[in-house]
Amino acid sequence: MSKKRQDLINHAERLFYEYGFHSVGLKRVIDEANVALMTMYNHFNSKEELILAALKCREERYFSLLQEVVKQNQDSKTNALSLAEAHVDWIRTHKKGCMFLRAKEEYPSEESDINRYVIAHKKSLIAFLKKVNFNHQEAMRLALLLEGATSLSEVENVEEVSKELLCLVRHLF
Amino acid sequence: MSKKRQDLINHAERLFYEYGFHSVGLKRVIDEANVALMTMYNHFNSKEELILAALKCREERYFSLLQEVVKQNQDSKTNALSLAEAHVDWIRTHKKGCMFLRAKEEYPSEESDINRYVIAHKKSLIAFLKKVNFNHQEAMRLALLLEGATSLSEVENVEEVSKELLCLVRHLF
DNA sequence: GATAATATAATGACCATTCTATCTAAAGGT
DNA sequence: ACCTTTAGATAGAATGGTCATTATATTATC
Repeated sequence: MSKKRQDLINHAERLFYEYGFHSVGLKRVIDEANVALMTMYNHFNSKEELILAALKCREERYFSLLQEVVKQNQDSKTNALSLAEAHVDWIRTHKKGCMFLRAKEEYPSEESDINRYVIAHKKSLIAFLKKVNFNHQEAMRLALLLEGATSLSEVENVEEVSKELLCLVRHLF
Repeated sequence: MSKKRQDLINHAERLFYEYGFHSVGLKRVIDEANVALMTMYNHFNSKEELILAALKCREERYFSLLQEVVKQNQDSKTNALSLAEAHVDWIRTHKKGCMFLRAKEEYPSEESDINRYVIAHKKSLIAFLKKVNFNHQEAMRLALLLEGATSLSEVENVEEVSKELLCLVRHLF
């Protein structure tokens, strides 16, 4: 993969998450990535495609984080706790909510590729949880707790929120 | 209060929630509210002030909803369940996340009045819960569950999410 | 006659996207 | 080593649109 392309994706992911998708212009992205405008349009056909690439990149990183901590042949409680701890590690450095939901909110049209991608991403998360021993209700329950921790960390102390999340998972699984 | 002013606030709240703050221009708001541009600037000094007024209006409606269902001298479990049910009623018609967090995400500068208002709003929610018998940990816990239900309802069936929320509250309080 | 609301247009800034033309650098063949 | 081809990257400007905000001047309404 081209270095310029990866630079664009990395800076796009950072800037869009920090300031929002409509607030950040392409000029800002290419300036911080040290890439010419035409180079960007050489790699991506539009701003929306760049956003999609940034989301894809983020999705891989997040799912890798979760994948690493789940072990086969482990009871539900242990896996749930490991996943919650991994998620806590994630939100410690990502206190501005879920980038995927934010993308869906800024591109609410059901025709939008971005909107569709976000829905697929969340379905993937549920599917991943089901592949790791959880039944449907447990998967939804854990997803609800993780999303709640993500949102609450936007306004409350993230360490306190994390402790509460882990406490909840211990009680419930 | 002026009818035109209230029309502006109502349509602003609806449009900003549906499509996002930066995506919706003032032209769209005043057209749908049937108000002239200068009338809008007569009532509000800027777009950000209109947004603040819309958030204030929404906050009052949401807190009224919660206020109505909590009764004094009731045990924690009953109050927690009533609040969760009230919140479920809310998200049934508001499946695009928390408008306050979305505002904070689109106006991330800590100098922004909008950002400050959202933080104050969430502090108010916690404070409200504490005034209704909940200790600090219970308030944080309930807030986490409510935020989780709000987020998850953006991508999963809201009735299913609601059932799970109520189930969780029954287990935990 | 005062107050509120209107329509219209101007301002200046920013936006995504496209076009043009130049430049660099590596690759391949002789 | 030298030349040529090719692809990728560059700068800069143009297009056409939208945006928030301000100014001006006119119309209702009470």
